[in-house]
Amino acid sequence: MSAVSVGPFPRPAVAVDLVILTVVDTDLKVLLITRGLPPQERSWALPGGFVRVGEGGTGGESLEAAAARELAEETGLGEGAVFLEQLYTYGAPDRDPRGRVISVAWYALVPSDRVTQVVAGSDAAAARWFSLGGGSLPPLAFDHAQILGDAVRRVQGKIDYAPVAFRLVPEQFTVPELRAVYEAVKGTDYDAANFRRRFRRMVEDGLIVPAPGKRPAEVGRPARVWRWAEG
Amino acid sequence: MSAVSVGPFPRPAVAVDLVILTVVDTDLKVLLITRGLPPQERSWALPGGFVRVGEGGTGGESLEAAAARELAEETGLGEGAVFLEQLYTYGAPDRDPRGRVISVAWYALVPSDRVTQVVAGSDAAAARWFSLGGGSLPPLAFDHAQILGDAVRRVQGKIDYAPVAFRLVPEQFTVPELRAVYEAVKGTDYDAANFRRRFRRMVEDGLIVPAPGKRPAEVGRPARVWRWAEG
DNA sequence: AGAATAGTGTCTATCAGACACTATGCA
DNA sequence: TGCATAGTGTCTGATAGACACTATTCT
Repeated sequence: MSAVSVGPFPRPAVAVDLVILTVVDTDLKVLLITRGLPPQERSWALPGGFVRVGEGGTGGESLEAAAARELAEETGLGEGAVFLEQLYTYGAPDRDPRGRVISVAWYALVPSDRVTQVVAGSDAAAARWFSLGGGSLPPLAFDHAQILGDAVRRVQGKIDYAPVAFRLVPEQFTVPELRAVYEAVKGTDYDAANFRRRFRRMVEDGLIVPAPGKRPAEVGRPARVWRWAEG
Repeated sequence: MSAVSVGPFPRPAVAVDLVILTVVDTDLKVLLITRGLPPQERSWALPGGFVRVGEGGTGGESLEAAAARELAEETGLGEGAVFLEQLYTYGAPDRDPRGRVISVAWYALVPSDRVTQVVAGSDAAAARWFSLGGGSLPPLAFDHAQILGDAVRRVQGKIDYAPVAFRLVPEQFTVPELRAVYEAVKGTDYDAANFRRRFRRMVEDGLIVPAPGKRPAEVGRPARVWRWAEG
């Protein structure tokens, strides 16, 4: 009775799609998979899947749990290891040729030192990191190009006022590494001296603390190592 | 066949809920309705309704169309008359006792001079504007208190960098009226002189143009009238 | 010593907060 | 003339951009 009381109207399918981002060297990258099934078989797409709902239309997993589950299946990265935040919900009636599919999109930020273990743990037929910018992205299935663009704009905006850059570097990082993340995300160069000043204020505010050791450089003077102070 | 190919899995119901905000005098207000049906009959709630999906699980209205439709039904305000933007999607498995209901929440900003026509056009049994702050809000149904809080925080953040304040004042407005909107939204006072300086820069950038006439004040010196330059 | 990168100091323009001040309309 | 509100000018401290400079490591 309880499930029936929301009415006998037709219901859409509800999916989650993931924009999984990282920065390697000076490049912002996104993890894409090749679809193994129709429709749009063999075209590149964002990883995702349907939200699990209990029999009778009650219970099941939360949206965040569905996103975290897909993320773990796709990357092998466990809960809490990466930043995961809801982006936007896409529901145009014709966005999926199979019928009415509403997609709750999420974006994830993967630290650069975990990128190597990601593709290995993937259970997709094929998963690959693609650089954004430079026009090297393949055509994407459904409305995934739109979703990807929205995710990138969200991170670009958020990096200026929220501590998201730290989710893209290893736990221990140097100032030039952090600056490279900003430059990759925003697509512009930052003056090294001015960036350091902003960074120094974060140190003074206790947001960042020194970590032991220095980073041996391939060439030039080694950099000091730092660590984000919060959990 | 096409609708079936997304699988025979149980599907959630999908709804839209609306946080309809306005500023009257110095108060930020939200439009709430009393639920005419169980569950939580007679408790106050955000206006909302289910997204219409075609028979066979294809087609139907977009999420934005569903939100705009509910807004029009609830307030009598036509398309494009008010600012409407997606907020967040709520999907905890137990958020609705009737079963699995995923809600795509939107928020709307109603200009203060349209507030009077709003309640008249409502088709709800009872609809009322409630002031936020001052603790005068009634308990809300489901997770609507959470949604309302998220909406207010979104507007508070967005007013600093996006032209949303102009969606809360009449087409023609004075600087003190605009300042009152900022103060109501942010919950803090603004120095009148410094606010004017920010405002003057927007005039210099062509974002705001003078409108004819002055606003006759009840008391004191009348204020000049301005108009937002865009669409 | 020289090359390469890490890190510092400083000048300047811009902007926000604080606040003293002037202008206008009305009783 | 006095009151209430609209609107201006200016001082100060914080911050971002530009850029010249010093420091450390390796070959």
